Amino acid sequence: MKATISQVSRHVGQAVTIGCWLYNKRSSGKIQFLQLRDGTGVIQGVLVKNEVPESVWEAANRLTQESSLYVTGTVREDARAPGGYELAVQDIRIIQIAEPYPIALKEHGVDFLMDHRHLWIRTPRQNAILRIRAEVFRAAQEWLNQHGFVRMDAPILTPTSAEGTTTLFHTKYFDEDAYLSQSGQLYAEAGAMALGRVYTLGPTFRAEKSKTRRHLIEFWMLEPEAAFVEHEENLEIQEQLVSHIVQSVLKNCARELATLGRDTAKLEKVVPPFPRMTYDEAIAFLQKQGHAIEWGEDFGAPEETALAEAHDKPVFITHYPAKIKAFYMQPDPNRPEVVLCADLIAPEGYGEIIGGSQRIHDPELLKQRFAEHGLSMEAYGWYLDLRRYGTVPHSGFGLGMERTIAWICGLEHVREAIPFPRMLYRLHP
RNA sequence: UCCGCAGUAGCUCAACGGUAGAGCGGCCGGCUGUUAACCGGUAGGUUGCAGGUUCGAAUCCUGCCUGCGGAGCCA
Repeated sequence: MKATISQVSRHVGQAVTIGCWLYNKRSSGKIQFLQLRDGTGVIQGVLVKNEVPESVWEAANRLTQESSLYVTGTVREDARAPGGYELAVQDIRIIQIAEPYPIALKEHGVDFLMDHRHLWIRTPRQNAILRIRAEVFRAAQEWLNQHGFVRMDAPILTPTSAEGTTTLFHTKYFDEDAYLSQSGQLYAEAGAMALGRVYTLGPTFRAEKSKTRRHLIEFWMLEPEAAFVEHEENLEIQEQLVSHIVQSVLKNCARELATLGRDTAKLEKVVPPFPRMTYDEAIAFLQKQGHAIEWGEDFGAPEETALAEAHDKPVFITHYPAKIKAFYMQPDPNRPEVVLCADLIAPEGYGEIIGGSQRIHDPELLKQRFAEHGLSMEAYGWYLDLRRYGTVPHSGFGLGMERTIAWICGLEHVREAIPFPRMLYRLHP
């Protein structure tokens, strides 16, 4: 009977066959312990020399780290085995004897591991992170689907920049210039006018020479956008979505979080409502702490961390000065020098995981912003059309998936939160 | 782009002006309950590259390359 290691507890006393790789082997003269992994988990296979045919014993002897095989054995509970269950091996069918494996069962440097990322992901820790990543994507879409959001993805090849601030990856589109998308937001706004509530989910590209633990060149962003949603409701959507993601991981990935040694008490606190601070309050708070920051300046990493450390949940910073935010953000009607926006800063120093805002829906004001920012009508005319034909108040936000995953997993660097990270000076593998 | 740190065996590191070493991994052998098992043996090096100082350079100096940590920018 075929089985996976994760389901082995259902087969106690039965003989099962598992397709697997040898993760590690410990042997004495007459007993061998095979640590076997199949992607779903690890189980220990046990062979006693005088209890198995000579050919099976010899086959086990030949196995090297990461050799592939089908193993057949009887499942039994044993407290001495890692995982609590072990396999009394009866038969081994070798698929391949692996060449000497580069990743040893000991510490390695980051550079070496990144060069071998295609093999590194086989280790339990990376396996746990990738499973949590999948759960984050699943849970986010689950919540959005349950709340009327329709997935509507944006193009990756685009003719222009969404915000005009960050450096874009340039490429050719036959005879035209094209750029890799740095945001799906403008397209999501078009979608919201068509479908009411939409979200885009896909890779985005920033050709920034950023070299910190929070940056990737290629990263995944989830960008919900909703018609008839104004600033306050936008924040409620965000805190519910983020809470649902965190609680889903706690519920469905307990084993993976344990593998990572994550302090789950900190994650359990992540439920609505999240604290809110205005930009004004944040500046006052930081100045009181001795940070050299003036009204009108954006926060740097030390300021973000200080704001995060003052709270044990993600915190919204709202109402930034218009001049340090994107052109499409709706001014506060009571205070036009600030905009109806919010950044969500994750706890524990993981930085900004969401940037969002209510969008300008008045065509005349948007035209004025185009002029102020030097945006051409050729490139952005279609975006203005959204305001010419039945404009409505609407809001949206972008959630950085890798930063969210890094925070939930407690990683030191976002590079482990994506299967094959693209970073400054690293394109391979 | 700027600031700081580092490149020595497949990997992790030591040697810091005087013969280049250890552990792990590999290979050979031993061990009946191992938990990154353990024990013995063995192979494995143009010390990132180029120049300079010196009787002598892995070690000191200069330049370059590569990586790491941080900043700015951002999610």
